[in-house]
Amino acid sequence: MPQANSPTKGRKETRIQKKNRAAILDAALDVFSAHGFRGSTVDQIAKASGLSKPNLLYYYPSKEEMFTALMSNLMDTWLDPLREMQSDGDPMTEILSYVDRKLQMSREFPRESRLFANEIVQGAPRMLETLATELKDLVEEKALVIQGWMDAGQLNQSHPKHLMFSIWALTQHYADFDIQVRTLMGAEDPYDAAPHHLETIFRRLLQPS
Amino acid sequence: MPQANSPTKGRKETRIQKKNRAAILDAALDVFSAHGFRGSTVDQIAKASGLSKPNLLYYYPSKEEMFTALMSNLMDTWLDPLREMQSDGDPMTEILSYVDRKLQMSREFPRESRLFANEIVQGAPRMLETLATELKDLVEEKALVIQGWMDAGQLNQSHPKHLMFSIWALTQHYADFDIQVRTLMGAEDPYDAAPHHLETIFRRLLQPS
DNA sequence: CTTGAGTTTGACCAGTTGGTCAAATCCGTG
DNA sequence: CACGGATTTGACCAACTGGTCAAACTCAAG
Repeated sequence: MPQANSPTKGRKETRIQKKNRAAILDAALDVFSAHGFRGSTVDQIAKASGLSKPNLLYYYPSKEEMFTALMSNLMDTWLDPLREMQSDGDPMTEILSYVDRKLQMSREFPRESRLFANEIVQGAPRMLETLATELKDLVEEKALVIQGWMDAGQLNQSHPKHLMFSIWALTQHYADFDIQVRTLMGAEDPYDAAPHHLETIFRRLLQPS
Repeated sequence: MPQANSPTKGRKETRIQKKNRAAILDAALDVFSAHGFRGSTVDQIAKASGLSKPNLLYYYPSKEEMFTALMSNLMDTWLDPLREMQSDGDPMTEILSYVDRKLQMSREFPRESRLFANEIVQGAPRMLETLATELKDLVEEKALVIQGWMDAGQLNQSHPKHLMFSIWALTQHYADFDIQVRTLMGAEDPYDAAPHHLETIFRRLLQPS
């Protein structure tokens, strides 16, 4: 009984493998982001992807592996906006652009945002390693950049890491708490005013006085 | 077979009922906040409360009812800080005090914060009604108060609802994303700098220019 | 068209889970 | 201390869940 190679060690991916793996991960994103890892069943993902349960397990040998494959696939994309923040740009522009990109991601990829939120709220049992290495390295690097801007007087003094937390909190809130935001705003689209609101917050916070 | 009365319609609660119900809800808070509704088992709650599973179900007839009892018990406490915001106080003081109280709640009641976060991230399947009535009424009321302050020139113009979202996002982030925040901050206690950081953000945002 | 690797699935299994129930035990009150 | 309601639990059940497996089917290359 041949087994579909895992995407990492696989030599050549067939047309069918490519299509099915994509369908599975998209369905898994739907289901995991809506119910969390424990709250999701392989059957739900099977139904959502249009494949049978044993067929899912032919491509990914366990529910756990579906989840981790999904997570590591997404992690890079998720951190891209922060990576794009360049130390040689204009500080205020760099920060505000980062905020804007991050808000765009909440709007365009709310499932991804909720997937991470679910995982982290529950203590990140399957992601702690990544947080402590990949994310931490990136954060330390960018915190130094921001600190440099502040020391040079190009931005108001503030705590770089808390600044980053604030950017994440404010932007991701619109994706993670979408149902609450929309319930409270009624017909008005949250994203009409959010970009201007967030820009104002960070411009006022960081504008040197 | 007598059945313990539900707390709402129960005439007199015995000493034992009082103690056990409290133990159950505290254990349920531990478990539900850490794993979400679907990810928690009645057995886990039983173990955490020191009671047997059938005994739990003697006090609360289903897992669902444990959850909703817990939720409605907590909802009032959770909204208290916002209720305390008085229209006849000094606007800046009222807002900053609200931010401070909300941050304190994240510090003192992280389980409660994560319980709500879990529920809302997953679309609030068991709480949408409460959001749409109790919370919405309160938010509409306070949005008017804030709008009044802004129209009177006592605060900078801003979007009152987005302002409230920002307060929630920034304060609850420290409880809901605790594991991430602590992983990235290392030995430094997040709550050392958070109060000052948040005060600065909102003071700069709202200070009339 | 053959062929063999790649793909798909129905049937199945063992462990878990929410919930039930009758019997046993506890406990405040008359 | 006797009694009846309150409390507790071991044993049990049906549904669900993650995962297995052998057999059947598909498909591209020769």
